[in-house]
Amino acid sequence: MAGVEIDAIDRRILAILQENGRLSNQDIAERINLSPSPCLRRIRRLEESGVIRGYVALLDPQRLGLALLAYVDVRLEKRGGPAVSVRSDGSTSRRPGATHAELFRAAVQAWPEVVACHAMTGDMDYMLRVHVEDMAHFSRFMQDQLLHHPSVIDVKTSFSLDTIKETTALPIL
Amino acid sequence: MAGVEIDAIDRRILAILQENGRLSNQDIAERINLSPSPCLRRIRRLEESGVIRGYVALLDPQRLGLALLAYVDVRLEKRGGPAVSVRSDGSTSRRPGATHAELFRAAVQAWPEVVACHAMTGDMDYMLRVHVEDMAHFSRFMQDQLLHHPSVIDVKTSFSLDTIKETTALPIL
DNA sequence: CGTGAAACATTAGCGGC
DNA sequence: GCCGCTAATGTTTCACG
Repeated sequence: MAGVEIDAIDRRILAILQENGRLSNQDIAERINLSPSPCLRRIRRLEESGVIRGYVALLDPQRLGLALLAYVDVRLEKRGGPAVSVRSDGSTSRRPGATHAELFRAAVQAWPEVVACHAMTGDMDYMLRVHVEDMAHFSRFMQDQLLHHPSVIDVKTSFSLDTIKETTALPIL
Repeated sequence: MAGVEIDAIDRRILAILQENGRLSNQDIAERINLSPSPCLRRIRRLEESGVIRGYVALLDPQRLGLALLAYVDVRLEKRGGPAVSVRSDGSTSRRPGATHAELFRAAVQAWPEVVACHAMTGDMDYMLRVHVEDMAHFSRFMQDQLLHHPSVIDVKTSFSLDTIKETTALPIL
C-alpha cells in the first residue's frame, strides 16, 4: 500500500500528467523517449497504486459566477456530544460514536460550497475553503449552515482579494 | 470574454468533467442523452472560452513523500522598494515598478513548494499553501527562501493535521 | 443536431534484451 | 524483471445531410 517504487521515469510521467492530464499515451511516451507500451504500463501501475488519484477538468470559478473565495477558521465544542438521546425512562445519554468532530466532518462533506477542509494546528481546529457566488450567498451559508451547526463555537473568516498562484501540480522533481 | 452563456446541459457536462476528466466524449454524450458531435462542440466551446481551464492528473502527496502541508500567513513591508539603485553620482533611488508586492509575487511563482498563494483580507497580506517532505525541508524553505526575502516582515504558520475534504470540483449545480 | 468514414489512440499478446 | 513490436479494437474528429 505504501511502498510503491517510483523511479526517475515515473516522476517524469507524473510531472507531465499533472500539467496536462489529457495527453495521449503516445505523446507522453515520445516526450520521455520510451515506446507506448512500457509507458502505458507505468501509467496504469501509478493509477492502480493510488499515486495518481484521478483525472479532472479544472474550471474557472469567476466564469461560473463563483466570485467569492473565503477561508474560514472554525473552533469546535470539545466536551460531550451535541445530540443527546432520551431514553424511555426519561434519562439522557450521549450517543456513542457521535462526537462533535465526527458530526462536523460529516456536515463538511455534505456542503458543496466547502471544497477543502483541514484539521489544523494553532488555536482554531479546522480551516475551510469556501466558494460562493457573492456576499449574500456567503452570509446565507454562514447563518444557515456553519453557525447553525451545534458543534461550532467560533469562526474567523478571511476573503481572497487576489489569486497570485493556484496549481494542483506538486513539487516532485 | 466574460459573457459566455452556460446552459443546463453545459453545466451537466462540466459537473461530469470536473469529477472525471478522462471520460470519452462518447461516454459523456451518453450520460446527458446527446449524440457525440454536439457534445464535443459544447466541450470545445467551454475549453476555448476558458470555462474549462485545463485537464490535470491529481497526485497523492503522501505517496510521493510530501508528508507535510503548511499554510503560511505572510505580512509584507509596504513603504518603499526593497532594492535601491545607486546612481553614478552616488545618490539612491527606488527602482520604478518594483514594489515589495511585485517582487514577492514573482518569488512565489518561482518556489515550487508553494502550490497556492492568495492576497487576503485581515491583518496578514498573503496566505501560502506549501507542500514539503518533512519538517527539515520546511525549515530550509523558511530560512533560505521565505524569511530571506527582503519584503517579508512577518510570518505565521499552521500545519495540516488531517485532510477532511479536498476536491477541485466547484459547486456548480 | 445526427450520421458515417478516415485518422488517431489504446491495449493485449508475444519475442528479445 | 523491463522494453518494444504488431495487430485488433475503440475513440476522436470532420464534412455533410
